[in-house]
Amino acid sequence: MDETLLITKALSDRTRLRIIAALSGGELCVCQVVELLGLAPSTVSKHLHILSGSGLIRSRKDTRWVYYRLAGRSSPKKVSSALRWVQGALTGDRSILEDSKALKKITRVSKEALCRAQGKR
Amino acid sequence: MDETLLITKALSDRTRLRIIAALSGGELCVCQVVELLGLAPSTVSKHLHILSGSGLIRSRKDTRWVYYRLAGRSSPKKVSSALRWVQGALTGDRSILEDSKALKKITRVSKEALCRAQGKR
DNA sequence: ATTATAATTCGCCAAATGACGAAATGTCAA
DNA sequence: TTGACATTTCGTCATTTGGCGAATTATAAT
Repeated sequence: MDETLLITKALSDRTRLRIIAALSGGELCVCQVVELLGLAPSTVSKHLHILSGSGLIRSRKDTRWVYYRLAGRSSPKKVSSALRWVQGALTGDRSILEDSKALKKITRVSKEALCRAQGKR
Repeated sequence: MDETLLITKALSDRTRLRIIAALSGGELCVCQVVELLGLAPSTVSKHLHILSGSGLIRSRKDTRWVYYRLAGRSSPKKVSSALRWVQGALTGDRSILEDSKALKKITRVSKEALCRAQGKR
């Protein structure tokens, strides 16, 4: 029950649903999520923490950046079925579509920014 | 998005998950749910209102009693898939099993109570 | 008609939640 | 080493949430 509740609570917030949908397109680093949502980094970090705690997403640290992705295989059945459901429920959603548009720009721009930063090596 | 959020918010509370699970065994009247949960009628009524608002449950009024049941066919896809997921996630749960035990006694007793009340006609 | 029962609505309170900025942590660049 | 950047943690605040009891509505029993 507690596990299930962690999942439903994690999904019971608009911002976190947007994050789930954004990660459906592949992993993102925190700064990209911050850019997409237009919220304070500390706020976004907390949301990601809640989602992580439910098992719905996982993180990976690459030097200075932390990347988050949806939980995949190797995640409990409860988690993967929840992800399947919520992804289905959000597909075609108006604001989610806008987010994915915005995300395209962000990943493009951020990549350039990363290249700029890394090109100096 | 708002519809989905109504559903996830409705599912993000322990008491409401218990109600969903209880209704999996068939419709119940409010007083039976009150008996099961051990909460004030006003509290239970509010929970049922929230669940109704999400579309996950429906109500039917029979004279003095109001019966609630899980939404079935004729409910939006988003709703039925959510119900399927949450029911799956809760099957086998420890506290839910205790609830269904308690519910057996309650439906038995309540039926007798109803018979008593109605037998006097 | 009056009383009793089932359920809901309303107003209140304590606890949880989501937002922020400031401060702390860890990593890279100069 | 010093400074900059990405992220997290902490403290604070306003809002939401879940609980209750009292009052209300609707229906049935006396």
